[in-house]
Amino acid sequence: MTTIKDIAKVAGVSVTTVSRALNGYPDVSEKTRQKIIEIAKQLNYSPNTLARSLVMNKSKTIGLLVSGMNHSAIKDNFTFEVLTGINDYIAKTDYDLILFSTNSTKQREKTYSQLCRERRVDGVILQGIKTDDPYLTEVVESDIPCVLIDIPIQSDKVGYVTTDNVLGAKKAVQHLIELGHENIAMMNGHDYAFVSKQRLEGFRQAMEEANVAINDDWIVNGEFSEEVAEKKALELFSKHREITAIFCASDLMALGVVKALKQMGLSVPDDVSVVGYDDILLASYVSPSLTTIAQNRFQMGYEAASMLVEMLEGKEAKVVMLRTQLIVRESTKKNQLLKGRM
Amino acid sequence: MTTIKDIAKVAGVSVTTVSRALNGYPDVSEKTRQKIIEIAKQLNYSPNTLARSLVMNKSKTIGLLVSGMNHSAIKDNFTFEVLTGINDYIAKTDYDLILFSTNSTKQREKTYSQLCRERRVDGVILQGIKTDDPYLTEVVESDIPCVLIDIPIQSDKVGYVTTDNVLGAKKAVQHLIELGHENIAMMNGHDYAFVSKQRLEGFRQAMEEANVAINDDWIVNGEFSEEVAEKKALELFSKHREITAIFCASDLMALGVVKALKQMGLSVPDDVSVVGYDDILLASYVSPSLTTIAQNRFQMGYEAASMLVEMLEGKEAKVVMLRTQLIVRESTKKNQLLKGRM
DNA sequence: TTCTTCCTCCAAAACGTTTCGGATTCTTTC
DNA sequence: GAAAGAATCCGAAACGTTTTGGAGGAAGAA
Repeated sequence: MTTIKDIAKVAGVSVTTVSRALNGYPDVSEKTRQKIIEIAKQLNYSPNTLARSLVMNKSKTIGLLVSGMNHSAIKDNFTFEVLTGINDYIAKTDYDLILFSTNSTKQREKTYSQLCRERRVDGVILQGIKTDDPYLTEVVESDIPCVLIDIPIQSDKVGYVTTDNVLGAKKAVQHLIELGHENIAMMNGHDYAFVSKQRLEGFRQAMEEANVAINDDWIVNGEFSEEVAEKKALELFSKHREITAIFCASDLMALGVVKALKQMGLSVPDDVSVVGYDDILLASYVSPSLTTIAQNRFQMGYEAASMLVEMLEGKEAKVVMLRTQLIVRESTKKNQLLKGRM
Repeated sequence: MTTIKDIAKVAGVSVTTVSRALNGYPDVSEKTRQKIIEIAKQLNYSPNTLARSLVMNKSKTIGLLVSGMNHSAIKDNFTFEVLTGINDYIAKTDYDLILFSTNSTKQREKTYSQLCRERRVDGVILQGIKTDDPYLTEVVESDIPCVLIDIPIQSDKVGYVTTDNVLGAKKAVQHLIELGHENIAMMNGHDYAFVSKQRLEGFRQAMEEANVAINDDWIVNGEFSEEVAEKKALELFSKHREITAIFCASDLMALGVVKALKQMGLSVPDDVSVVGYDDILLASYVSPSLTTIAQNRFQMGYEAASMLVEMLEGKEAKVVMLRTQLIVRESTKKNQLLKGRM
């Protein structure tokens, strides 16, 4: 493997000159620069990033700490879409991505900052970690530039990108209310996700502003899982047949809810309206297709990468909040009971 | 950032001893080892991988060169599932993954081996590149350990993992033949994919062994794209209404074909049977659900990672061929014309 | 002519590790 | 008590870069 020394030797100059020639410094004559470049090509030279990073104290790599890259994430490929967005931006820069594979066991062994410092990443993007994750506190404490996805924590060195979950949920619930529903339930995720809290808040706001009573028994947690949501929905609807609409904090859970309702012989949307969140691919393919809140996950990744790179170039950490969009499909409908009453 | 020197200073020993203590060499007394470990903890030391890699001449990173991580890959998330498998295995080792973001422009700028040598990766996994990609020739020429996914090239340092595409396609077509179909078309991918060639070969074998005539006009390329396949299917079926079954080299194209048939007022499976390949998530959700050949993409990634790590530990490059499985759903049916004839 | 300035170039230090070859001390053996 | 051997430790080189501070010479200014 040819080094800068080899080039220096055959060019008859010092390694300093080679380095400076190759890096475009002005204090080397054009003649020798051309000679050096020529020789470098001939010797098939490529610089050793490790050595460079070591001395420059920056590695031109950004770490990607995702949790939720597992077998079960295929239906809801949030992670992948975000990753695609990140990759898309990074491809235009001279950074490379390093993927920290954090299964749960490894996570316990090495701390967040250990991971980052060992590999000397210049910055990190975090996605999919829960609010009780020990990494989270480390992130703010450590001084490594970092951008979070869907986690509203900000400091000097950490920014985040998210969507307006409160407004998104509000739009979903308002849609139900406009359809004449009054007995509205909510299938939330779990308490360890910021988005859950925010979507619950949006739910409350929409209900209160429309003067619709909130029944706390009708708010249950589906753990963002299709199966759990299905089970919980079975319980919920067998106890409370009066519910005519349900807002789910994810499409995946909405799928589970629809399954449960079908099992009980209830029709979606004739008996119960269901609205999801995410607009996953399946949402438009299942039957009935899902009314849902769309968020552009690709863009989230793209913005996150963009922000991080900007931060590495000296700009300040900031907050990016993306728009969501209500997409009305087949799973929601005018309240049938209401029609009867009128 | 604390270094080995800092530890040496407070422990009152040399850096050599610190290094050897931390790395478990036997020529340091248990007493000083404990002392050093204790101090390292207190100083919150984490080793600098860059420095280590530089001197040891291996980086404990493996490169991931995927093409096809783009916006349009979301339906058919082959790449993501493979990636998940790779990540799953890698998480159990002390390697990290570095994702080479190769959009087409960057690809032209830097050669394959340049990418690898700059980052000093120990090995590479390649996925999703076409047969005419310049990287491919470089791979075999370079002496970097490498495993390919779905590309049957082997040498001293390069192995591959794939599925038995010939057999898979054969099973699909045999299924159609068993259903009584004789006028069978094929929607292939494109000429720059190995799997296309192999699946075509499987198609031919099945037809020949069953003594069913092959009509070369009925074999068209859909570029692995839903839209292109739709267009091509429209052309094909408007010219040749006698076709009663079609084998598609991917589920995505099968979706396009089904769309085209619906547009033409033809029923799947009553008028035309369609079988796909891949068993993507959508296959079981669309209506009619797709009969298809399932391949375990997660396992492909897992096996690839496993093979590469083994190679890095001295074992030989090898070939892994995984099984496929015919999954019969709603898009295939007994040939109706045949029924009439009987 | 001499002094200053600019253009090229270079030696050496630094980054944080690992490892080779030896040096010291301690224990054992005769 | 001395020689031998084992157990511990260490100095220095090496990995491939970048960068600092200056050296040498040529050109311009006085």
